[in-house]
Amino acid sequence: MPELPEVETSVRALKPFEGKVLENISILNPKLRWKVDTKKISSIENLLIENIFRRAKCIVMQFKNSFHVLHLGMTGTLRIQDAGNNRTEKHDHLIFHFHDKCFVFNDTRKFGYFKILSIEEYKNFDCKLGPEPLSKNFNAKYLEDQTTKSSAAIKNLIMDQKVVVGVGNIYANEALFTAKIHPLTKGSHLSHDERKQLVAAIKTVLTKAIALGGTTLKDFYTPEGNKGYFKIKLKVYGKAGAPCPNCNEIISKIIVGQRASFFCSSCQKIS
DNA sequence: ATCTACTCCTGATTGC
DNA sequence: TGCAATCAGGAGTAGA
Repeated sequence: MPELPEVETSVRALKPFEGKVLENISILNPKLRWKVDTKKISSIENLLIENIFRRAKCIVMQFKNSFHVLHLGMTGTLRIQDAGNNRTEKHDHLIFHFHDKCFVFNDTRKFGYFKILSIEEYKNFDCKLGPEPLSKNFNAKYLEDQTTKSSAAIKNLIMDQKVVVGVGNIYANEALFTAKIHPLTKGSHLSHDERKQLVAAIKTVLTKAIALGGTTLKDFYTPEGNKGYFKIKLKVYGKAGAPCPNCNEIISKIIVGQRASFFCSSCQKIS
């Protein structure tokens, strides 16, 4: 399931398309999380991609007067093909055509979306999102401002894209384990040290996952068709009943904010 | 204002 | 064996 590292991996694979001309986009199925604007998309013709980058969990293509925003949802993947290759697969929804290549957006569960935004609309979209976790704007002081008065569980807070972007369920679990913080700890109950450790843990976990090409559970492959290798490094996610890698206590599973949460009841005490 | 619960979707897995 | 119920979860939204 694409979280920040998976999206980052996808963006890196798309970098060769920078400076190329997007000739047009085929719509195989407009019914994604939000119905794609077929009229707007069909009006596109030969636009030069100036920049491709990641913002939160979105792949953003920047053009002279617009931004294309693609969210992979939970099961979205991209597949790069030669232009002459007309092969399609089940759940292919959009095809971005270039002179000699194309890339295909495939999303089984249709939780992803694709939007074309004006510069103004993009600014508005961007400013509603929290800071990038790997930027220096995401630090202990910032996290303190965001959590010190909150009664919500810290796990819900770090998964809130207004607080910090890109941290989904897998990495939230891993980061809390690394920082030795119980997922149900209220934001206001965190100590100064815990906030510091949590910020550091989020950065470390995400950086390592990016280096390994993301996490492949069932769904994620890079656009070149490779698996992400972070899964073998997961310490608690999906490991209920297994021994804690630190202390051998059995890993517990609870539901926090409707999401499966894994932790070690010995290493991660509520404070 | 803040927080929680529900909702969309499909396929794999589990249960009877 | 086969069909049905359950689970997975990003993030918008409705409701508390």
